[in-house]
Amino acid sequence: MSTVRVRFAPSPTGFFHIGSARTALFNWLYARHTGGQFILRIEDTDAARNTEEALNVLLAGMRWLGMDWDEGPEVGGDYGPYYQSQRGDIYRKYLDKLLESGRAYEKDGAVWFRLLGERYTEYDSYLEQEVEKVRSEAVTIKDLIRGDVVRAESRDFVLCRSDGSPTFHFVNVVDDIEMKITHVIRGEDHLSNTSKHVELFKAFGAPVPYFAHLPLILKDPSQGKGKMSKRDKGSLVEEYQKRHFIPAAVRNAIALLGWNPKDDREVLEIGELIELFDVADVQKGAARFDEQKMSHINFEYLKSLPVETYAWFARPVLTDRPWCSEDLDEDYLQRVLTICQDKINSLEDLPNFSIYFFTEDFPLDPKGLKKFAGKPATIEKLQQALAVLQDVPKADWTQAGLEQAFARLAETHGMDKPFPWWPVIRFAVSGCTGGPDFVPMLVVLGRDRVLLRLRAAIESPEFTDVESAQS
RNA sequence: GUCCCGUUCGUCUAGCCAGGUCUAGGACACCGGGUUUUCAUCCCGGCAACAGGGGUUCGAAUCCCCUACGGGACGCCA
Repeated sequence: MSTVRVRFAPSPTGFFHIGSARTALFNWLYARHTGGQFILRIEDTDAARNTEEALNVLLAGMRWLGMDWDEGPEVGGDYGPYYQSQRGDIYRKYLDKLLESGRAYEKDGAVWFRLLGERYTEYDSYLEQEVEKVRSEAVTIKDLIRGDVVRAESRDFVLCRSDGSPTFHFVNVVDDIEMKITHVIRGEDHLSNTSKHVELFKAFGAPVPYFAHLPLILKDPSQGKGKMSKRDKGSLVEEYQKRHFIPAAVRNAIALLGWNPKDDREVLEIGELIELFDVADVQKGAARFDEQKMSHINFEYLKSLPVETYAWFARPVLTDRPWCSEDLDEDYLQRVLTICQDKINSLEDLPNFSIYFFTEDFPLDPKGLKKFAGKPATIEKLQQALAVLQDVPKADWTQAGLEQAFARLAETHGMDKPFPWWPVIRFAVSGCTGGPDFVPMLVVLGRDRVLLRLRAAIESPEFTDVESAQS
């Protein structure tokens, strides 16, 4: 049995769509699963919209998702060139073959493929004109997902335009023959086209590859009908990149679009994906892309990351902000993240959640202001807290040391627990009403910052002034 | 219009090919309760589906047919 050779053949449009990424991923997974080759071929025949920038979007997206290619741009291979724009000579050679064998003919300056069978003329209500049709023999498309699909073509079609450029159907087949592609894995929107392709393979006397037509990804009903397009919200890989999603999580979520491991698992590492994936197990029915599911899977990844790795992803998210220094101390960063990691479900939320660890200029939550500001009890509690905390030496500024200090505070006021002081202290030192666990937060923040902020709060008109609190 | 593909909870899906173990399982979302100093975490519980009809069969989500609905293709776009 010959090795599997699959290809992803995108047209660089400047966008890397979730649907394209899924097609690429399924090809890639199938190649890795079978030990075959994954080929990247660039369909850049439409010169007008194919720029280098557009190609970069594609290659960068592929790399971000961790898909490498065995042959293609920048890596070469034995069946190149891998840009269709550079394969003109090959197409001409193949076109001549068909012209010689009589399976192609010229008409109106273009070259057409000749179907075999009885010809007749008929009014076509879709094209709204009389057209020549052919009763050609149906061809069988061997589809790994749908089984055999039998379909007949009824009209000759163009192989080469009057301006000399070859058409998609033609170059696609020629390239698949030349590159010895064994399995064509692509979107279901190509299924009806495939009978044309099979006709061409046969006309060239080439072996017909297996096909696997992937179910379409439909847009969210709130965005209209039909398949998801690049204009739909959440449909571009780039968007998740910008929102600091973990690439492995995005890849995992994309893999679940029309495929699943048949058990109840959803979070699968790349090795498991490769081991379990088989194109024959792909769903037949179309799916609707669910951004919430994507976020959830991303969250699962975020939770399970070791803090060193988490910090690696988090650092640029923070240093991107004006209030965060570029040379953020790694040890401090990791200590902050250790107490924040399991409290937030997306890296997008990290800056707002943790700003007060990095600057004195942090905002005060209006909800907290409403709750605490201008109330005598607030200042009283802060003063009581300050009195106790400033007696805690630096060496005892630890979880245990602080717990002892708070126990003393509670005891002094005849309380069992120091909880009544905590929310107001939290607000004074962080500007927030919620956040990481309280005592660990004070430990990470450090003695100096906490005392400084407590004193500042006691002095601050925002806390003491009843007028400003009500405004 | 013609041809092709599809149809299980609101959403993603398991089960279907090899009919009984399915009073249809899981996940997301949602709702309720609990834990917690706060909380976006966590725990427990709940909601909710075999598109409709006919047939085959002792028995059908599973096999067959029809209808409906959804989608795709029908370009000198890819």
